[in-house]
Amino acid sequence: MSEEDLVAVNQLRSSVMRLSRRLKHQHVEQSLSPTEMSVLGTLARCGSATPGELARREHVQPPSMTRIIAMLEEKGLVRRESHPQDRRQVVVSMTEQAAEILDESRRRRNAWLAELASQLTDEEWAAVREAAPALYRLAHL
Amino acid sequence: MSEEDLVAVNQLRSSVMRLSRRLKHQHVEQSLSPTEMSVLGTLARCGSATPGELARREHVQPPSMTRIIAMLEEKGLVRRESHPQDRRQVVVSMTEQAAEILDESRRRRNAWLAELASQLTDEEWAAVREAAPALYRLAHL
DNA sequence: GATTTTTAATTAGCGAGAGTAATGACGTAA
DNA sequence: TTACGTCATTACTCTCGCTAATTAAAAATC
Repeated sequence: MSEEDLVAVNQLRSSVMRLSRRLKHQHVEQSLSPTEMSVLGTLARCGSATPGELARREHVQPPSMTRIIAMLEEKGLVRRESHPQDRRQVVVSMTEQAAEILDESRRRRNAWLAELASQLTDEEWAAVREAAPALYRLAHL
Repeated sequence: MSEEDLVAVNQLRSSVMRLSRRLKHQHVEQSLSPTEMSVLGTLARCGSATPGELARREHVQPPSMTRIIAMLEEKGLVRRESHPQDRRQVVVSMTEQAAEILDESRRRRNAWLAELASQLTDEEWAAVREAAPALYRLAHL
């Protein structure tokens, strides 16, 4: 890693932290906490999951996840079912209503970011657009 | 904005949100809450600020900010002084100790991100490095 | 097969950190 | 001087995370 690589890393970290803070304030669903939204996002990605899996992915303890799931179920946003092979486990999946909320949230945040990006020069935006797939992969490593 | 622009925006948003979550788990100072760290970061950027300004920037209510500042002062990380022209106000600035904590946090997160980025191909990393200044500007618009 | 250990989810209780309502001090305008 | 707005703070409440403990089920061991 060269010196200019390190500069780029620093700029990237700073940009990521700052942009995410600003994106977070583009509110959509006021009745859902950030963690609830995040859980729905995780469920959207992997279809269904057990409370333990969700707790690990969201970096919370299992009892906290139990409560979050209960709240989401109460709001009609997730379903809980027994695991087909293991009666200790529960399988959580999200409802169509939750999918709609996620779509709307995504749409709004994308619109905000697109508006922000329109203030870049053509060259700047071209570089960002060129790097987007690599950034996507970086985030999913 | 073309269709492929919108795809890039979506990838960028997703990457930013995901990377920031992961960066947040590279803990440094366990005795400081995320908001406390963020307040120190804000003070680092603008030198000093009133509680009201800090509350607005951090998107919390003034009483919450009063408490956060009190805790930071107790930990020796900020100083509170009367405003020179307005006796209603307080001016908050950070100590040298806080600056050291911020530096260490930044260093650790940069190291983590650099390690992650080393898993990209040369082409991918080149694109990200090329886009870093534009991303930085985007984040500060 | 019986027993022990491990795994998974849940309940109960606690505390940190956010919000709201109210208050007091200060500054400015009338 | 009075009225109003600004600023920070105090007091109280609530949300949402954690830990400790419990129960049920599955897996491992004897």
